[in-house]
Amino acid sequence: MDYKKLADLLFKDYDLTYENCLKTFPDRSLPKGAEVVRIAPSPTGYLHIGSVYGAFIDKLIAYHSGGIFYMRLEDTDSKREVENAGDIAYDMLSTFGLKPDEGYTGDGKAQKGSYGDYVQSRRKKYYIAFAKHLVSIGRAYPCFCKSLDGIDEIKKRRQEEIEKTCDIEEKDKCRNLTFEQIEENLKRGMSFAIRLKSMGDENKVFKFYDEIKGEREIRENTKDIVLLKSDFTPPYALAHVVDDTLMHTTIVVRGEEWYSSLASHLEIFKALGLNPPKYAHTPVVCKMDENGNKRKLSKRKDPEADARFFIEQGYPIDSVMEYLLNLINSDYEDWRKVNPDKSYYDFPFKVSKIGSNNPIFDFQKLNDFSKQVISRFTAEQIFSSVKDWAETYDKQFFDKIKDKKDFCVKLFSIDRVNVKNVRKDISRWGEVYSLYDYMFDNLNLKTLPDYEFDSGLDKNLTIKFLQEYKTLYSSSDEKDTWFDKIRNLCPKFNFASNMKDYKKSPDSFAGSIADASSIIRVAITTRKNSPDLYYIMNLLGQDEIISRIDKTIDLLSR
RNA sequence: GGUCCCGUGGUCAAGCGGUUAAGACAUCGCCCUUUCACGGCGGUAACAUGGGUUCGAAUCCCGUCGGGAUCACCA
Repeated sequence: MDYKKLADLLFKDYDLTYENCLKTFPDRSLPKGAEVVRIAPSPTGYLHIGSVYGAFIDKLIAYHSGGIFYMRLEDTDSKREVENAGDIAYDMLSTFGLKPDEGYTGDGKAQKGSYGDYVQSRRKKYYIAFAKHLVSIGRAYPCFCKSLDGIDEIKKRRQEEIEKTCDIEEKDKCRNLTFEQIEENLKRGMSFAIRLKSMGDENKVFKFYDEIKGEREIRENTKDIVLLKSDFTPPYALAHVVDDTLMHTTIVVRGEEWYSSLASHLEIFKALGLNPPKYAHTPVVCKMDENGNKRKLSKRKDPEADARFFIEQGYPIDSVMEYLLNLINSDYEDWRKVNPDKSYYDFPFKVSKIGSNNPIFDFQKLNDFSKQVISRFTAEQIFSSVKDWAETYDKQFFDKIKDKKDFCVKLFSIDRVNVKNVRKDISRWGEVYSLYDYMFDNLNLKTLPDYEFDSGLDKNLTIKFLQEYKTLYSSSDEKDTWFDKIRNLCPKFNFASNMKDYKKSPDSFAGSIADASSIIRVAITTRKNSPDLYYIMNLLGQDEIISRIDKTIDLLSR
């Protein structure tokens, strides 16, 4: 068959040639070793935390090699497209500190760089030119079959084929159509897709090097995959080959779910006589489900799959990034310990150090990273971060703190400023209120039905202790005086006034100075856990302290 | 079902033929201490399984089991 003639017949309205495409986008003149990487999200609603993970790897590669990190919007599936999703993705990337150097820049039309357009729906001519070239060299052909309609139909058919115990092969009927048959179909106005004419042998393998997985053997591709849908937009495979060729991507970082279609991508490159980029197939971030099984983070079931979740929860960006970086290169935390003040971009990251196990997202570990990140914040930084967060995610809390900067800074300085070891109690801004509510509410908590005073001690003893202590407390006392008053009160209630005595013979005491402190703490803060009590009481002021003690006595006396 | 990927403590993980099998989170205990916390010290806890190869296997090979991915005119 005269393939050249076939190509012209099929694409008579399209003049752009494959050769011209290549000429239009010459090599980037970059220093040796500089990598060109890309993040290519599809605009389907929100940015997956896995994309942040992948984009971070991209950014790290570009940063360490002095290369370029660009963003391309993969919007060829108009059915799934969600409005503004591209902008959302760009904004999210930016808030995570992963702003691309080149490409899509957010507000629809705007782009940066000379290898565009960076939106696939506007690159149709290139895909067609490549497909046409493939037809003209006999490596692609038109397919007139009707496509399956929707995911349900596909699943149904797959189930049928599985039951028949046979592999689903796209040995296409249209592969051997004659020129005349094709011409006839065209005359009848039939629409067609373009398929790759695969030349692979399913019994043959070839060697392949993956930057993460290392050296592998891959089975040759035998699938006549679709290169151009009947509306002449490309599915992922062709779009990937065309765009990453024309934009001169040097290393493709993508999730492991792509690994099984790799052979078909490589066959397209080969058919075109092109060198493929390097590939790094990353593990997929998973979670433990109810049955104790690992599974990919899913958009439907798992709120944490959405990158916005972490912002809503009030995790500092750095906390998320450091946690992710530790997943990427697990020796990160050791490095961080030795380099507490450096930027994580200084960490000697290596693609080859990425493990190939799918990690389970561990919130405890994230929280630990986050506590450490926040422990490096100043009191002012904590205040402004909490305020900014609350303004959009917790309006009520925002109203409580917005005009109380001095108060808050003092509060966040307790156990944080001028101390040897910084208190690490906050892991995200969203929990600040629940940790410190007693500082912002005028303690009507004790009148709430579900509030129960619990110092772990006898009620009457507690009441008597508080009655006595109330008469002694003065907010003008120095810390030593304040403490001595509590200590001096101890013998009267048979509390040990130091822990050593108490430990020697706990049975001979009703409690210890620790219990005495605990009574006061719970009365003031309603909980057994708070920063340095002296400063807390001081901040609250004489009247509030007396009032809270009164309320507690009242409550306990009922 | 076919193909591919992956199995080291509860979780993340070092390990690359000879290790007392690191470290971190979590957990437990002790110390410090006016509580909680922070910090320090220590403990519990792992090579999925069965066969090989080898003087020697977590490490190499094969089988089994378990988990995951993929098999669209979706990305």
